[in-house]
Amino acid sequence: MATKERPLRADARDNRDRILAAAREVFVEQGPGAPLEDISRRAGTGIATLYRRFPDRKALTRAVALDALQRTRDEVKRARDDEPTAFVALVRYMHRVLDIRIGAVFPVLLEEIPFDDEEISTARDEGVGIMKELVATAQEDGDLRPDVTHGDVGMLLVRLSRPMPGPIPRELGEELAHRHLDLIIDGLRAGRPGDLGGPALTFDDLRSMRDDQPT
Amino acid sequence: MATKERPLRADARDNRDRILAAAREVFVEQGPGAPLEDISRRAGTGIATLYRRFPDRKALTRAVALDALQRTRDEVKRARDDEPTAFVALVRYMHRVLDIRIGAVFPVLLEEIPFDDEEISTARDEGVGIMKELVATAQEDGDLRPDVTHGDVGMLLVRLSRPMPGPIPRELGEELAHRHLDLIIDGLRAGRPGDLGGPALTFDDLRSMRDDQPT
Amino acid sequence: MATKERPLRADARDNRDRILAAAREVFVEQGPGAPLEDISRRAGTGIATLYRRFPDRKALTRAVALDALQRTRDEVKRARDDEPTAFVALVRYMHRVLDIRIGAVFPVLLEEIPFDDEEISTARDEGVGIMKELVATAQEDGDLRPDVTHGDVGMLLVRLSRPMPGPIPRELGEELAHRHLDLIIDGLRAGRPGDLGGPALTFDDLRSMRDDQPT
Amino acid sequence: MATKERPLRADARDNRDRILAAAREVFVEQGPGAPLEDISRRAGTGIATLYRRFPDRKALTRAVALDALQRTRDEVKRARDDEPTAFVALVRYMHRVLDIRIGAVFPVLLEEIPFDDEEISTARDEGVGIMKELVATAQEDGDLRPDVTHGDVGMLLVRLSRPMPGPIPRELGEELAHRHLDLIIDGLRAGRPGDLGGPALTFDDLRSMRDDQPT
DNA sequence: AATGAATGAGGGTTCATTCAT
DNA sequence: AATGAATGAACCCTCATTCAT
Repeated sequence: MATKERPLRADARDNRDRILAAAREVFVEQGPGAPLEDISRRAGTGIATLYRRFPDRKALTRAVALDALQRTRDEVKRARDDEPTAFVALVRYMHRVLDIRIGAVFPVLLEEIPFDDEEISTARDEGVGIMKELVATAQEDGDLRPDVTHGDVGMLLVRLSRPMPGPIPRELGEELAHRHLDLIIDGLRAGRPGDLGGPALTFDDLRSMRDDQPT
Repeated sequence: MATKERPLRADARDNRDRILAAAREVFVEQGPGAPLEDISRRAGTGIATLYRRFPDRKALTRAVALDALQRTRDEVKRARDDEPTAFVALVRYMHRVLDIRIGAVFPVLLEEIPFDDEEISTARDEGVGIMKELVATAQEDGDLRPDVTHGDVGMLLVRLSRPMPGPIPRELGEELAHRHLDLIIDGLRAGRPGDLGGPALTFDDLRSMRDDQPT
Repeated sequence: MATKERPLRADARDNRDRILAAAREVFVEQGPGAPLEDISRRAGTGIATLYRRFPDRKALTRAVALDALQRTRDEVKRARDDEPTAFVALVRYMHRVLDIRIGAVFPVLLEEIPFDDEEISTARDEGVGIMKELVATAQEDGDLRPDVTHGDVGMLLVRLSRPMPGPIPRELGEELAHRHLDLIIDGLRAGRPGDLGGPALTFDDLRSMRDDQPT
Repeated sequence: MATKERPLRADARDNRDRILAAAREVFVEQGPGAPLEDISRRAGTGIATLYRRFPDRKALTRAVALDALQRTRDEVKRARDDEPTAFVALVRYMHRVLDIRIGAVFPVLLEEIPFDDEEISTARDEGVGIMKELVATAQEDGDLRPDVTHGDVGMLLVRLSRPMPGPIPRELGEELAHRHLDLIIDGLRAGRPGDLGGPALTFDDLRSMRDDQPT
C-alpha cells in the first residue's frame, strides 16, 4: 500500500526530510491548519517543492503523523525492554510521547486518514499493542489502578500534548505538560480512594466510533 | 462599566442569547477561529444579525468569555458556601467548570481582550480569588498536596475542557472529561509519593506573560 | 409625472424635510455613496422612516438633486433680474451655484436619473435656458470671450463643486472653490490671447451622449 | 530606500505593470475606493495575482501614487530644461500632468501613506520644488499673475484631472480637460483685472493640514 | 528536479433594503 | 406612521493548489 517508491535522489531526499522537520515544528507552533507556505519557507524550499514531495496537505499531515507514530512505537519498545517494571516503563513512555508531540497532528489524523492506511495502522497497532501489555502487567503487578484502560492513557496523552492556548512560550509549555503528567501519574497509581466513573474505552472502541460516522 | 445599553427588544434579546449559546458550542467544537457563519447558522439567524449584536469577532469572543467567567465565579462561590471542606468544594467546582466547558477558549480570549477591560477583570479576579483560597485552605487542611498551585488547577481544567478530537459523540466526550478529572483529582490528593517537577505557575504569572508579549 | 401625492401629515412633512437636509449635508461630506443609516441618524429618525419617505437610494438622490436644480434655477433667474449686465449676472450665478453644491450629487444625477423625469428636466432646462441667454448676451456685449459655450460654464462649475480630496476642512474647501472660480472667470473674459482648442459642447450634446450609451 | 527587491521574473514584471496601469485607469474612473477585482479584471489577471504583487489596497495605492509623482517630476524637469520661459514651461507642464491624469487620486493617497515614506516624499518634493521655481520665475518675468500660488496650480490640476461624470467617452473627456485648462491658463496670465479672494495656500499648508488630522 | 507565479474558493465585514413590532 | 431588527449581496483579503519557467 505504500511501497513501490524508488529511492529518491540524495538532494531530493534532503528536501523531503527538511520539509518534514519543518512541518513538525510549524504544526506544533501554529496548529495543524498552518499555511503550507510557512512550512516550505522554514524548510528553505519553494512551495512547489513541498507539493512535489507531498501531493496535498493530507499527505503531509499523514507523513508527520506516521513519523510520530513510528517514533512512539520505538519508544514504547525501548521502555519495555529497558525498564525494570511495567509501571516504570509506562511512565517513561508517557514522558517520551510528550516530547514527540504527536498531539499536534492527532486530531487531523483521526479525522482524515483512511481506516485502511496500512503503514499508519501498523505503526499504531504495534505501539498500542505494547502499551496495552504494559498496562495489563502494571495492573497485575499492583502498581497501576485497575480501573483505568489503555484508552485512558492514550487520551490523557492527547490532552497533554496539545499546546496550552495563550501566550505561553514554547519551552515553558513543554515543562508544564511534563509537570501535569507527573500529577496525572500520581493519580494513576494503585491504591487510590475513589472508583472512576465514566466510560472505560479502548482504542478499538474509538476506532469503531469513527467507522460509524457517516461524515 | 456596562456601557449604557438600553434593554433590547424581546426578539432581539432572544437572538442575542441564541447566538451566544451557539458561539459557545461552536468555539468549543471548532476552536475560537471557527467561521462566524457556522455560529449564526446554528443560532438560526443570518450572519448580519450576528454582526448587529456583536460588531466583530472580538466582541463576540469577549461576550462568550465574560459569560463563562461569570458562571465560573458563581459556581466557585456556591461551592465554597455549600460544601463542608475546601477540598470537596474544589472538587465540586472543577466538575462544574467542565460542564460550563468553555475553559478551552478563554485563555485565547484573554489574549485578544484589552488588559483593562473591567467587566472581564472583575469576573475573573473574583473567581480566581476564591479558588485560590480554596486551594490554600485545602492544603492547610492536609487534603490537597502542597506542591500544586491554583494555576495548575486552572490549566488542568483547560486541558480537560477541550473536546477530544475525532468522532466521539458529545455526551460521551463529556463523560470522558469527568472521568479523567476524577483521575486527576486522585493525583491532587495529599500524600502522593513523587514530588512535582516543572514550573509552579500562578494566574499572575500567566497574566504577566501576556503583558510581555509584543504582539 | 410627479403629482398626485396627497399632502403629508405635518410631522411626516417635518421628517421628510429633515431627512432631505441631512442627506444634502452627508452627501457633501461623504460623497453620494454615503451609508443611508448615517443620513437617518443625522436626521434623528430611524432608517425605516427614511425608506418610507424615499423608496430607495435613487429616490433620495433624485430629491436632493431636484432641490438643488430648483434652487439653481431660482438663482439664475434672480441674477438675471437683479444685475446690470449679463456678465455680472453670470458671475454672481456661478458663485451661487458653488454654494448650492449641486456637484455633490451631480455624478449620480447624470448617470441614474431617467431622461424623461419631468420635474428634473423642467427645473434643469429652465435653469440652463436662462444661463444660455446670459452667455449669449454677455458675448454680444463683448464681455465674455466668444469661444466658450454654456456647456463649458456648466462643466467648470461641476469641476469646482466637487470637494477637493484630502484632509481639507470643509469651510476652507469652499473658500478655495470660490477663489478658483475667480481665477476661471478672469479666463472667461473677452480679449484673451489664445483661442480655445478642444470640443465646444452644449448641454444638448451631453444629453444625447447619454442616450447613446447602452449602459 | 527601495527595499531590496530582487528583479521579478519577466512575466511577473509584465503582470505588475499591467496591474499598475489598470489601477491608474480604474482609480481615475471610479475613485480610489474602486473594487480591486475590477482592477485585476482589467489587467487580465486573477485577484490573487494582484494581491501577490501588492499586499493590500494601501500598497497598490501607494505604487500608483509613486508612479504618478515620478512621472510628474520628470515632466516638470523636462519642461524647465526645454522651454524658453518659465511661463511656457509651466503651461507645458500642466498639460502633461493632465495626460498623466492621475492627479485626482493622489491627494487622497497622501492621506493614507505614512508621512515619512521616503520614496514618495522625494519624488513629490522634487517635483513641487521645481514647479515652485517656475511659478516664482514666471511671476518675476511678469507673465504670471502675482496673486496665485503654486498650491493653486496644483489644486487646479487636481480639479481638471478628474473625469467629468456621465457617459462622456474617455477621449472626449481628455480633450475637454485640456480645453478647460487653456481657459484657466488665460486666467492665470498677468494683467488680469480682479484680485483673487480666498486663501492662498501652498503645498506645505496642505501637508500640515494632513498632519493635524486626528484621523 | 526546483522554483516562483497564478488562480479560485472561502471567510470577515459592511450596507442597502425588507420585515415585525 | 414610526421604529429597530433581520437579511443577503458585495467587497476585502488569505491560502491550498496548479502552472510556466
